[in-house]
Amino acid sequence: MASTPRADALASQRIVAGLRAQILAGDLEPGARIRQEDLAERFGASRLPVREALRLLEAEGLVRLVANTGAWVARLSLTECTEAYLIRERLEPLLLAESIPSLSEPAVSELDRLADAMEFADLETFLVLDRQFHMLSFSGAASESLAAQVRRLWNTTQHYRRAFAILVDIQHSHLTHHEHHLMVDAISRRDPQDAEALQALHIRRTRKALVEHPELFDVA
Amino acid sequence: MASTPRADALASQRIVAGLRAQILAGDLEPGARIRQEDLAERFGASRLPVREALRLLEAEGLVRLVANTGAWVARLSLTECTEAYLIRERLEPLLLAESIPSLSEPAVSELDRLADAMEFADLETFLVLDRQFHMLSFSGAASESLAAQVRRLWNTTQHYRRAFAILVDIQHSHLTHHEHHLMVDAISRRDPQDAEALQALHIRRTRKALVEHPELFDVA
DNA sequence: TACGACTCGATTGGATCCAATAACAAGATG
DNA sequence: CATCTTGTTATTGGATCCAATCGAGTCGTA
Repeated sequence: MASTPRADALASQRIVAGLRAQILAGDLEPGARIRQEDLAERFGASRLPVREALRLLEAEGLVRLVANTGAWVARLSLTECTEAYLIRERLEPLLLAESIPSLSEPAVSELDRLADAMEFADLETFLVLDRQFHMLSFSGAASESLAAQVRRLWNTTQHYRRAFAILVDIQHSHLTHHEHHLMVDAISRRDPQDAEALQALHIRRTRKALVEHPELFDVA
Repeated sequence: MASTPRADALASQRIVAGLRAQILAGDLEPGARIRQEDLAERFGASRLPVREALRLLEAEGLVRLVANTGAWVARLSLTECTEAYLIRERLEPLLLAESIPSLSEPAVSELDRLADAMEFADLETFLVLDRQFHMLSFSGAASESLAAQVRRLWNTTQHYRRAFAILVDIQHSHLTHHEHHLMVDAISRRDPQDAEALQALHIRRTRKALVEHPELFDVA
């Protein structure tokens, strides 16, 4: 069997995945310098696939490249982050509405469980569960490119979402959990309209809160 | 002056721009094979920047890559094209609304002129003017990543928009021109709500018409 | 002392060469 | 005669080497 052309057979794909994971995990903060040779050594490859990987991650918005100079983990301004949230506010309701009719009952139960679990999780666990919750809620949608675009937006804003979560002690801010529970209800009732409205509200409220903390975007 | 790190100083960027232009112009149709060596020779470079360029264009959605096998101009299914239009239906109204307050009066006049000119243009000219019209209507917006995303969506669907325009003889279908004139009116009145509604209508109507012609997506 | 030019080092960009993979075709065998 | 196998060839993926560019540090001068 097999012979499915494994994507990670290509060195550049392995490096893209690895570096992306490091950035999302917070090991590499925005502004951190990335040297091609370091990456090459770390992944046991030459600099050639590293260069391709960096170009790809730049297209994803996770890396900033300057010709003949170098690469850095991408930094977002408050304006750019707000822009990402405005886009999410339009796209995620669409994706959720498409997903709802196809979500299995077990999936809905799992959403309910995740919404509960998030209330008593520590910060890093909360961030993981929150992402799981929303991605699972989208998982019924067949629109692959829309889903990919939404994932990209989550990725590019990941660092600032973490910083914001720490700042406002988000696990203990009840509003977020209220919204999650209401979304589970709308989804379990298979009501795309309510779900869309809640999803938009969820993102919009966070965006407005974010604007109240411009210090998150100060360069260190 | 200068010293602005010219993007096209990099060979890969030159190749990306050149190949993209060829695909958008229709010189290369979806499904056409792309050989690295041909491109390298055509652009007077080695295969190395060609490979990077192909990876980038794959990220843009214009090229389809298969590991160890080759590259083809990306082909869209009716479903994928519909998906692109659904995304545009959400994003372009947002972009237009942001743009409107910043559009200069001369720009609005130019929009009016373009809407007129389109009515008496041949097909290829229509396609060019139509793109100019909409991009100009977005030009007041500062959201660069949103604008880039919209441009990507236009690019990936370009071939099918041309094929559709030929099929329905779009220069002579009055509905399109009516919508354009109504949009110019809403913009000149600086009415973001009406403009958003019209922009969404414009895209939605085209999407529904597209579904009536699945033969556009048959593999030759 | 402060500013500017210059040199040196480090890092990236590009070209050539080699290895690996996959498609294609011819031949053998049931 | 069809089908599977095998060998050949063309094309892509990767590594090493060389050139170009940018940044930092130093020296000189106003």
